[in-house]
Amino acid sequence: MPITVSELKNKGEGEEILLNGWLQEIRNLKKISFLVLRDHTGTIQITAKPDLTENYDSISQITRETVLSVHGNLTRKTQSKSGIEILAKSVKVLNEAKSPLPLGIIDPVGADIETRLTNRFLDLRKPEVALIFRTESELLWGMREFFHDSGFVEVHTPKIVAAATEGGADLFQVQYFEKQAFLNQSPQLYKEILISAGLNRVFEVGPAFRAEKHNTPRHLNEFTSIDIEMGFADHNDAMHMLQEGVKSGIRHLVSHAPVSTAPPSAKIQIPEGNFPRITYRECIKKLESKGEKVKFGEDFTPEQLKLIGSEFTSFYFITEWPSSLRAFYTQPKPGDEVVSNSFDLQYREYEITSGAQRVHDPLLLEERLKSKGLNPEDFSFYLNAFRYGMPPHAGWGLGLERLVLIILNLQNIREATLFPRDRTRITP
RNA sequence: GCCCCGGUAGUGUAGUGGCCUAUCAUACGGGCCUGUCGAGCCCGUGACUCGGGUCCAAAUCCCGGCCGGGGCGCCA
Repeated sequence: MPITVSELKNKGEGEEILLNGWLQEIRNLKKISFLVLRDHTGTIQITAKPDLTENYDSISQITRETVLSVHGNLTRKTQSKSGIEILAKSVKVLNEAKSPLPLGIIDPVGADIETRLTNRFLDLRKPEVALIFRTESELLWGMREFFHDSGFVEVHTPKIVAAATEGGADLFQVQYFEKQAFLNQSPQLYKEILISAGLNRVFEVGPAFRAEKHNTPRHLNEFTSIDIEMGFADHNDAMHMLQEGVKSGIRHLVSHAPVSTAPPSAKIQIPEGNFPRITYRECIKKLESKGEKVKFGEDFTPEQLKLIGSEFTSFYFITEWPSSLRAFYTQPKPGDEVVSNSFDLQYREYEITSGAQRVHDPLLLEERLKSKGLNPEDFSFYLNAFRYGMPPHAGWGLGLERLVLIILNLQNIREATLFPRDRTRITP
């Protein structure tokens, strides 16, 4: 039975070992060869000698990244730096790799992000790259567990839809037989319908599509959105769930550190206590004191968000955004309706999450649609759910790749996406 | 949608009109070497994104295409 590299530590001196993996590097001397074999758990040195290894002469011809099956004996009586190696009895080629490689796995030269993405299958063989996605998996697992334990139902809503979720343009059009359809930019409307349906608490992890022609290190045209919606709840309840959900995800990630010699997760701080909150108006005052000019009703520029973010060491909320800046379904703040019961979760200049208490009164909702220049008739499938008993509710949507980006301190969101869809890329 | 920048061996780079028969590293091929582990040493192969233009002369300047990176706007 083949074992993994990480399982070698449990094996004794001289034990027979069968290992499968990729040939990461090979050093040939005249009468001895050293092969470094890599699998998904790590690397190990294989030593081949003429009097020990079958077909010794053919070994020097094996190309890097060829898939091998190695049979031999473990030894710790070695000068190898790792203190452990396999003395090979046979080295079998399962599938040869072409040479030269379009992208080096361990070469001491860099590669452009473009080269890396075009050859993503090779790029992902680098343990530090694979680690990004192992990290994402653990983070998401922790969040899922938290929402499940908090009574949320995981749901899956349609991605091919008839109406623009938030009324804006910038949707991808889809020819749906005889009809015109779109790729959904957010599960927002469907989450709310499910609140009317009485599921009470729902969450969804799924793709969201934006046909915006941005070209930045923090935008994708297809990203993974974690969304929740809660019945009989307001924006404060939603913020609490967000804060605890993020903390649970990071806690799970740190305690289930993906296998690696030096996981960056070891350095990740689990946020403590409540995330600080600052209102939109307080942000304006803060910016004015730093010499910035901001008009009420304008969004902050990336430069301004950097200034605000520099005041916080970790996650923080910006609350009470102007109603004019938020989507039509956002509940205005009672008694101060120019602002809303809304919030963004921020980390430095990055917006991670956008959320709010939602409008639940169908008359107000129609009015808000109209005031945003939208036609309520286009939203009748949605408005109907509000006319027969819709609870007050709140929720949010979180960009998973952005959360991974800030947790691992990556420079480009494409790094946190296996196969990114950006302004120009639709392959691989 | 507006704006800026870039494209040189498999990979990453140097090179701003003649000194380019194009630099260096890495990778790749060959040679020496029973213990390498960023192996070392020697030899070798390998590139100016495409099309047009200017000029005695273009990797280098101009125009266009294609491809890419980034800023703004918008957003997760």
